[in-house]
Amino acid sequence: MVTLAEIARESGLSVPVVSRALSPNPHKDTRMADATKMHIREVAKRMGYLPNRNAEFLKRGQNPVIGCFLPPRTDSLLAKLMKGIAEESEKNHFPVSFHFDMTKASYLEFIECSRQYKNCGIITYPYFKMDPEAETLIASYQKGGGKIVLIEGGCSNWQWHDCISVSVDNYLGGKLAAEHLLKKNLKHFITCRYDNILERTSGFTETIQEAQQVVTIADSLSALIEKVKIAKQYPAGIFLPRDQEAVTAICEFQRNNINVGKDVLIIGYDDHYLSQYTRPALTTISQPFVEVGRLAVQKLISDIYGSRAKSTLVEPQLIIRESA
Amino acid sequence: MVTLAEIARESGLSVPVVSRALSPNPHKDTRMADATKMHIREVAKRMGYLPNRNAEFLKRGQNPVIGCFLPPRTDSLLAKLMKGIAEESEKNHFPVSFHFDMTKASYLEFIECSRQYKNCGIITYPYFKMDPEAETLIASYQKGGGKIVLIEGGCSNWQWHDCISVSVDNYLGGKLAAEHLLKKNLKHFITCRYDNILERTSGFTETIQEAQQVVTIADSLSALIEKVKIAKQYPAGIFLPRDQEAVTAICEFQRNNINVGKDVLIIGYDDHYLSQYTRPALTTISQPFVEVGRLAVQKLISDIYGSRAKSTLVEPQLIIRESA
DNA sequence: GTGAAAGCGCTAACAA
DNA sequence: TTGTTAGCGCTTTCAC
Repeated sequence: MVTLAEIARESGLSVPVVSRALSPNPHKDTRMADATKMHIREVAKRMGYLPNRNAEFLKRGQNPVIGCFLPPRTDSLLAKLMKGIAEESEKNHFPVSFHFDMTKASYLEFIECSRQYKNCGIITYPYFKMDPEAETLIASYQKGGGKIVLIEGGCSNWQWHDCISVSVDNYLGGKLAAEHLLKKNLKHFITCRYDNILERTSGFTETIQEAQQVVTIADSLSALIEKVKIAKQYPAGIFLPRDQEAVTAICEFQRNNINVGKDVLIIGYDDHYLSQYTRPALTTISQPFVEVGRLAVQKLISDIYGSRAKSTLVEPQLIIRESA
Repeated sequence: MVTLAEIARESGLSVPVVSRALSPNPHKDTRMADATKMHIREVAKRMGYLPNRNAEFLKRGQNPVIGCFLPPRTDSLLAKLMKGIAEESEKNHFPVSFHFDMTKASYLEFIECSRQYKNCGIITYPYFKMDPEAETLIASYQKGGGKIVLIEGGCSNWQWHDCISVSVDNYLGGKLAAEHLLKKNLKHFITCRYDNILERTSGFTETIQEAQQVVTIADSLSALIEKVKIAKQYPAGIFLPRDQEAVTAICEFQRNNINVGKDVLIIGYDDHYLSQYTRPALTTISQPFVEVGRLAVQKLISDIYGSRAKSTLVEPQLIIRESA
């Protein structure tokens, strides 16, 4: 392993100078000759220098570890998010530490643990926003120098502890579904509402209504299927704001000899792994969670090295397959 | 953060003694009074001591990071594996670094990178087993003190570089599917073969044959469906060694008015997230990848601290739902 | 059975 | 603009 000392020897300078020339920390405003800096960087590159985050953060009194608190699911969404986070951290030579849960107790434990270990930053959903215990702990973590980036599936115009956030625009997701169905000259629009993801439904219904069309909102999948069967207004456009219900719907309609892709057009949400394998294959809204993970890490690392990044709202994407 | 120095002060002993009392490294055969050891451990626990892997490995000239090389998928299987690895590492205060790819170039880069950084251990699929470049690099990584645990979906009776491995018994998976279907008094057994997962098919067909029944093997899903429709030997038992084809099959049969769960019984493999949402819900074989990940980390850490663990063959599990 | 001293690679504070 | 010194928390000699 190439160390600063070796580079110093090779370039005929001292270790601290080399350190300053290679550090990503912009706070180091100690001036130095540009020529020297260039020279050192060149030598470092030639020798294949890789920074030892360990030693860097040992000195700082911190841990070069990015802690992540994620929902305890094991599906494509989580896989994408972890992949984004892991790849980007890897690229920047930061190891990661993942926790999976959703309970308050484990959330508090996570923050407390990150604080004790002096992990340099954390990525988390903004769970327990109003909880006083959580609030106190978060504040204390930040006071100890810890940085935070939030990931969420909501809107972006709010603030929590002055945190940077990366969100997916779920309202837009619903809107994209509506716009796609509106092109199809349909007789009937219907969707379903589920708590926690109401924005997707709003994006859909409001867009349909803006186009002067009527949209029905069901309270459950079975109610929706019943309504469609009774109305018999084909072709009908159906937006199910989660793939799981969309897959169930495809199966149920086909069992009832209703032609999915012709009598009823179905759009799901999330682009889970198996959604492409139904017949007809499911048209769905994909949340770019790999990118969300990447962005979260990038922003966190910027913040750790002292240059604060802006919050971002990421756009979901319509994946057109056969069901609509 | 509680340090060894603080514990030393509190317990009236020196730092090195405390270090020896708390280190997980069994190589430290320096004797010490049992009473002292107990006392130190108690004090450490009371003060909430957490080891600083950073400092520990800085001294060792290594990195306290577990590198993982995983296939670049974003599905439930990978989510489960990452979850298992991440949780177990977290529990042992080891950060992780994930790489995702399947190409030889990136595999070599991963090993080389792990070697340069002196990452204390890696978890990987045994890609490029016969490749001379890969072989050399792996050997060199091991020579530098790096430990390896392999994860694979195969049998366990082979060795590579004397590595510890954690595998899922895919033959057993096929066998479980067969045993379940054999109880159903069926007229016809049929399955499909895909490269890379031939063991699942073997487990199935051999078990059916041992029961003196005839089993048909198709070369593709469409061929299988065609054969079932032509044979018309209902009820038929179908084993699709991947959920994706099983889901497609459920849809296709229902479109053709063949009753899944009655005329044809279908068993899939992998228990992807959406498999529970088809109608009828898919009966499938679940690979316990969370456990695989956990075991891999446990064995790796044992090895890092000098006590070598045995290879394990993990058993998959039949998840009975409605399709069979 | 225990402690003193040195050093892992790096950076911050200060001196030159 | 560059170099010197000290120290982060831990482990490893080696002395007692």
